[in-house]
Amino acid sequence: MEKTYQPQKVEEKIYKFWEKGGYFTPKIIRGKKPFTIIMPPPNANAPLHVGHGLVITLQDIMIRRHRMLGQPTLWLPGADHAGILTQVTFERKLAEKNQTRYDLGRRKFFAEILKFTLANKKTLENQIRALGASCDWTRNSFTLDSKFDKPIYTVFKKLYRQKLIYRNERMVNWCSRCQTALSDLEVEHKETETKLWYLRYPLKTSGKFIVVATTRPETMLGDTAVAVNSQDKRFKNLIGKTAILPLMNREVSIIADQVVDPEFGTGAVKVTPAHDPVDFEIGQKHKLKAIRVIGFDSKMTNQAGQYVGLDIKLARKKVLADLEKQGLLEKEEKYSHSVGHCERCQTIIESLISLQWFVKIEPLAKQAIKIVKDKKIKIIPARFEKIYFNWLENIRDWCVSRQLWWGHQLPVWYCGTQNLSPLQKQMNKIPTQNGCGEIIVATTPPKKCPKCGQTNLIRDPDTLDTWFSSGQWPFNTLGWFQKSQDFRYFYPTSVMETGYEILFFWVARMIMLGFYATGKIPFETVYLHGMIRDVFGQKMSKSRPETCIDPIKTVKKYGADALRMALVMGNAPGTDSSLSENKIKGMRNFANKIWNAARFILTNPETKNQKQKPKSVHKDDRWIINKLNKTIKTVTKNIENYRFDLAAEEIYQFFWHTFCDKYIEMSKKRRTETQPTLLFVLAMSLKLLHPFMPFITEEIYQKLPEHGKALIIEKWPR
RNA sequence: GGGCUUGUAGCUCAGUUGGCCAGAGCGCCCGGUUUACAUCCGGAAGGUCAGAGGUUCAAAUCCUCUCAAGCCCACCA
Repeated sequence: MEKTYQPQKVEEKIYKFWEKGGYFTPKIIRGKKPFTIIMPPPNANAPLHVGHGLVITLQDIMIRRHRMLGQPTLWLPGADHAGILTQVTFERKLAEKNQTRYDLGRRKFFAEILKFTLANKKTLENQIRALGASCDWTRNSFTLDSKFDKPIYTVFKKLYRQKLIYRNERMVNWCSRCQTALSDLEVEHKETETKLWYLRYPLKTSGKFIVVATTRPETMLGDTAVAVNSQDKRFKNLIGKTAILPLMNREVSIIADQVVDPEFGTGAVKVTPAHDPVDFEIGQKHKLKAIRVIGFDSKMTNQAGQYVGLDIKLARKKVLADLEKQGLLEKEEKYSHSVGHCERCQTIIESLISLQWFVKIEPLAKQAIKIVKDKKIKIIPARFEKIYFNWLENIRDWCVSRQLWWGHQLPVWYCGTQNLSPLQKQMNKIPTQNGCGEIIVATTPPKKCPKCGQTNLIRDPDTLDTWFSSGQWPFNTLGWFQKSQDFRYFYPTSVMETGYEILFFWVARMIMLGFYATGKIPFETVYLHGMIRDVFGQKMSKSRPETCIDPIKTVKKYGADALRMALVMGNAPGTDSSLSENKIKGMRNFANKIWNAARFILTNPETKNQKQKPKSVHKDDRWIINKLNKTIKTVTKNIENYRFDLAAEEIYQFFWHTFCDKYIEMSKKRRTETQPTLLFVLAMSLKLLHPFMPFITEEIYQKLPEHGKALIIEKWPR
């Protein structure tokens, strides 16, 4: 044995040994309860970051331990096409060449992203291997595998038939950069310093004004009312009167509505039903016209009169200047409020009216609440249950259509183009075509219109929100639709281990869609981990390479075992933790410690060929065995309680400071006599350590004088 | 506006239902070429447990308030 442990010489060899041995593929044994984790598929648009390292580590700990308990254990790997994120990533690459998706056209654009994604996916898979993940590659899946199309469309169709999916013209979040609608979750609200402008709207009958306060003066061009609170005495006799909208010279009526807060601004609010969610609802209630003055390109439309073609910022400047000229700008105040930004590209979100597909979410949400309330699914740490309930209780319908090209196209066909929105026609260059107007939702392309027989049907060009399909990941990867043996045996899965930041995006949707589609919960336990931060407690970012830890470089330098141990130590469930190179070094030293303890025990010439059972009569021997047993208990308990951090710490302490520092030192005086105990404690320690540090433990295990086929399938100590 | 989390040694964190002089790793300082390991060993220093008040025989741990840091949700014109 070498003087120091060299993971570079060991890890690849050991991984091949496991993979060749078929240890990652479970044998289905009827009557035996399996343990299953579906790996959250990493996004196939970039290499792994250190957060993935944590995912792999935590899941592999659970998986390896359950395998050692003798359960049929499945860990199913995969990769995610990651809809909007990948499209944005790829569009940035195109932008470097001064190209847009429209230059390539839909078909070519899709093909190019697919090429890019599949290449990345290959890299990802090798990186997952490098981290030691004992996942079953024979079941490896990709979200865009064609075998998933039909199941996903089947769920869509079922929802549509039960009126849980509908198409409507509503206010949506619009990203003018991505050129798509977004769900509420995809909008990031950021506190922004801006101004509150007070605008005077002249009254029709008197020479007076009604003053409204706004952060979006340019939208005034689309105002169709002024609203006040019905209880507000100041405006009592103005309700029902008419004001003249400046610049546009349009008559707008003064209406009363409870949503208006008399305390805010002047107590009077301009109403722009086409460009503000609250105003949209006021507009619906009061049957106001919605005049669209801002287009999908975030430029003023021809409804904006002389301001047509200006972008929002410029229009704002000009509107304010023009109002000022007419003495209609009363004042401006500094004001700070939160403004929505696109989660993926940080563009400011516009609220626009658009024809989109929505999931009627309330019935699904209620079921999802019940499941957790009834303890059918347990969320760890428990405090996230509250957060989960709160979100589901206040949920609004989910916009699932995207005007993207990368993803699952909607399984919807139209007879005639009259069903397409002008936007859809324009974006996809679809020529006008007549038809009877039938809407067909089908899992495979229909040959003809069932109503009028027309054969030339037009498919809805939109794609599904990526989370609509990934919400179906647990049951689709197991072959629910094909009624496969895997599905019958491994579903519901055991644990869903993922980051708390996707509790709403993903976990809640998996629970809703999983139960809706299969009638069963998708998993029994949700374990949420926190974010890995750098030494300064900042989010790691490639823009700060000094503190940003690349998992793969780290594996090459210090070994996967060291990285895994550094990631799991001090990482409490649901809590952010920090990682530094120093910590990894410390764990590399620990690996070396294990190596050298083994070297001491296994290469002693005095004890060669000696075969003895441990007698444990000497007090030192009894002492270490006693300590070992305590450690086994604590480590087991902590793993069962999902406190992998404490389990790791326990075994670290035991091995280094109890076994090495104390017992091995004591044993030197009675070297021959202690050999059986040394071997025994070493072997047991390797088993306890294996889920955390699989490579070095397997390597040493193979050097033990007596050993089974592989440590990976050894029995967990009791 | 609603909610959540965190605040313990220079740094990263343990401290599970309140109970042994408050712990570990890293760092720092002192001493060690003990043939498993200098990626090591032995030893030392270092804390008003954010602050204030309360409950208790007993509080880092429970309650109230304050301060600080961070996060999430929300139709804050």
